Amino acid sequence: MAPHAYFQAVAGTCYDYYLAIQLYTIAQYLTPAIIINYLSCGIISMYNKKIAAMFNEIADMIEIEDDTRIFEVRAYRKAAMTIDTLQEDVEEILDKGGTKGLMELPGIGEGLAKKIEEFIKTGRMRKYDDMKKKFPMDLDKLTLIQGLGAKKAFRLYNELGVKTIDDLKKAIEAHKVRRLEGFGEKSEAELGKGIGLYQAGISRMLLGTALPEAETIIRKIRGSGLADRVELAGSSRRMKETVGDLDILVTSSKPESIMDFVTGLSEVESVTLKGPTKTTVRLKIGLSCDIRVVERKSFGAGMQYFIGNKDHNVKVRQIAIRKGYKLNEYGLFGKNGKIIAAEDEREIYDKLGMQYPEPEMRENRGEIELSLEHKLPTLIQLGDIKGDLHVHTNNSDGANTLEEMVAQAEALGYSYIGITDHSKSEYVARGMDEARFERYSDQIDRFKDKYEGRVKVLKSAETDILKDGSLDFSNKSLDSMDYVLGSIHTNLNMGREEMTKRIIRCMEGGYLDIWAHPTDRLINARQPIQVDLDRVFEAAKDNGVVMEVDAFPDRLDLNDENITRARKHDLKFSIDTDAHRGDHMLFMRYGIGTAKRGWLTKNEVINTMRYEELMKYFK
DNA sequence: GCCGTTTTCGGCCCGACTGTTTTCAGTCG
Repeated sequence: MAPHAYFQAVAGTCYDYYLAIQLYTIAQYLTPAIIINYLSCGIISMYNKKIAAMFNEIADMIEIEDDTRIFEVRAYRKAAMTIDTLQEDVEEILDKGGTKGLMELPGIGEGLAKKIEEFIKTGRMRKYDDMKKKFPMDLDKLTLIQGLGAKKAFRLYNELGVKTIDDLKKAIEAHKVRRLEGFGEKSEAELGKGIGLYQAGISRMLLGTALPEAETIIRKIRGSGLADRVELAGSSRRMKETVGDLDILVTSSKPESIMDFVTGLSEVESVTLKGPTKTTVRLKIGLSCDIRVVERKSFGAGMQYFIGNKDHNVKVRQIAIRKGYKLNEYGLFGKNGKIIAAEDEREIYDKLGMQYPEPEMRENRGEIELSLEHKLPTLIQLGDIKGDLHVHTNNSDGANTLEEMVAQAEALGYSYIGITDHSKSEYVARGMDEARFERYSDQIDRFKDKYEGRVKVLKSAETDILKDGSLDFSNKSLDSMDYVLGSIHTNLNMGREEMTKRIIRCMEGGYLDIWAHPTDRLINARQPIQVDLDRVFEAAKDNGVVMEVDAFPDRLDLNDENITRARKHDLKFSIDTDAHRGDHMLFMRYGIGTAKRGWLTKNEVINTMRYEELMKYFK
């Protein structure tokens, strides 16, 4: 797809109407070369992806060759997963710490570290090259097709000469696949469908799109009267920023009826598989949805199992084994098969000697170790939030009036709201110059009285951090604000060093209170800016600048990992929605979910303070 | 091939569904 077309497609599917207009506008003005540069800034070295793919292929090849080496296969797959999801560059790790540094990564031992080193230094990996001679087909791509694993892919190659997805397509069209032993008409049709899905593109859906859909389905199942309990599980329960599929757990004494009900829902496009305890459907919005039914007495074990994530569960099961127990989705069992705990999730953790970890923490990022020591932090909750400090009105690019936004804040039970319309550099968003800001400021002052004793209205602006690190308002205007919220909207593709200096200079200027959507990434659409976050976080600490967790579904910025990183610098946070419409203020839950994934506690978040405390804090 | 409250050797999470089979291998999460 041409870059222009790409940008317009992104704008066309963009969650936020106003952002879409901005993206579309940008796409009209820039040359393809600039856009490519823009989209590719901040991409992690290709080594990570390449090595992960090679390890996965080696795993496939061993699996085909020898069934008994299953643990070796798992070791390669685990290592591939580690490298694929790594936030750092393997090349950089190797540069800094050698193979010893690589071996600190989970699932990477001496053998695999040496293979990584060999590939980075020579561009080859002997083990991979040698094995590949026997299996010269696109295993990495073929196995991405739903229902096709390594062994079947090999048989297709061995018996039909299928090397690529294109070859497979032709074999299916010629009805050659159905004639193979162990395959049949149905398998052939399924593979055809699988290719279609693969080619439609596999990208993960925004939590903000997936979660409301899950909630609709859950509401319908609850309304059917067939279910006892219906709960969301999986990555959306863990509030992961994007989800690959939905998982819904149901307890019922009529599992078959539940499955019939679900497969007949209007949201369902097709049924992938259907059994009495597990059914998978493809939803019209382009997402797969798993429904699992367990008996009521297994509800807790079912939740523990289906919330995941996988790594977390593997570790918890290992703890169960060490204690002489067995844990599965039906319960925690003793040696004789006696139930130790099953109906209540907390009890399962308790019997394992663990403190209950909230779903958002279950990523095997150290929560298991802390849980065993009963030292888990008490995470922030949605109810702790007392106001939203990043909100737009129709004075810039928002859709609703000041009064409508304040009314929404009151409806949410907030005690304050911060109005942050754009500054003049954001001409696309109808940003304000000093004169307009003053007029608006007066308007807010007059309006304040009306809501006195109900919601406090704070005066601010989303002030552009300009190229040189200065803010887009005169000091006089900045002085008159209750606090200053600042963010970057232009010159996003600056080099890392220049960008780092730009932001630090702004922080040292003494006016910035909250750094909004710090990395400027847009999920599935735009890479984060190139910046040395640790240096910036240090400057933020020195100058008392608060980090925002922007709750807008395609931002979620800072994200969970960067929150964890910022916490190490002992920073404060503000969780805001960046609302451009009244109902956008409901996005707060995504910000809270992200904050919990970064292990934030109430004390670290400024908009949990009462109004008076907050004002004192800004002073 | 990795890893260590059971360990430098001997373990490594566990179960459901499908299609093509007459008891199970392959795939998936």
